[in-house]
Amino acid sequence: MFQAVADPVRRSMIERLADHGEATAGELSELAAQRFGIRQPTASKHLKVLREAGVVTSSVDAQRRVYRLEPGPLDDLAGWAARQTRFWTGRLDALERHLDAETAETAEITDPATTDEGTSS
Amino acid sequence: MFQAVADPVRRSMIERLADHGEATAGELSELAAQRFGIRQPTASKHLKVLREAGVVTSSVDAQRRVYRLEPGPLDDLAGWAARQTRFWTGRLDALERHLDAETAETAEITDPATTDEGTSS
DNA sequence: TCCGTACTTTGCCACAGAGCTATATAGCTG
DNA sequence: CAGCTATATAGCTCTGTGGCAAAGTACGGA
Repeated sequence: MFQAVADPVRRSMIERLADHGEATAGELSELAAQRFGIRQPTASKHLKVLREAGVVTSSVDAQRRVYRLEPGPLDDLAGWAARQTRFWTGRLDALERHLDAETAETAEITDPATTDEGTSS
Repeated sequence: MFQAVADPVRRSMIERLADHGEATAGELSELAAQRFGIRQPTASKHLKVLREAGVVTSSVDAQRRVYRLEPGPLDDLAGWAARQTRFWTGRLDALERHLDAETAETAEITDPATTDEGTSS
């Protein structure tokens, strides 16, 4: 998943699918061609990566492959990223309030080693 | 940013910083050693990547480098990922409501704009 | 002043993966 | 059936990056 999203070509494809709901392999390939100058087989390979990561699903329509975004993995990604900062900003927020109410004069290093002060509302 | 988060070692470091608020290079290095069996210079390289991506900042405390998470980039990542699915689920949600009631009485975000996909190819 | 500690930097190797061309597969269409 | 369209796969090259050991830098303490 993280790997799937690491490439700008694939992100561009994801964004396109997010905007248009769905697109054929050809449309996505042409988009990639315009924006990144890559050839069709390369685009196809990127689609394979997205498929195997579960970010997109494809259905067959005659010779066409219609791709569609799968929200699960992207929501997981969003959740993970948000979680990393929520802990932190929660702490900082609590700390800031604490500093504001008590004293606005402490070092920038808050000594997390000995005491756990996370439960302060 | 996306690159910074693409590596499991680096994600592990981020998670550690998210939990503990901050950590020295040595602590992060040892964590990576335990979990991934990598050596200290390799861990240092990963920290460099995180630093240059703006995901972490470091301050000097004698010989120690204290690392701390920078919420901005991670929030951006979370925002991007969430945005990709919000379009989509919004559309799907609207469609579901439409199928459910068909009267289209809910005039909130239930505006599918113009018929976007009639003239495909 | 010299040593040990804590990291970073450097130089190297190996492998993953992104790009290409050429080819295969599948399904319409004439 | 031939041939065109749409997409995937195969096979190859080349760059990027993760890994290591060894050397460099910076600082505190005996």
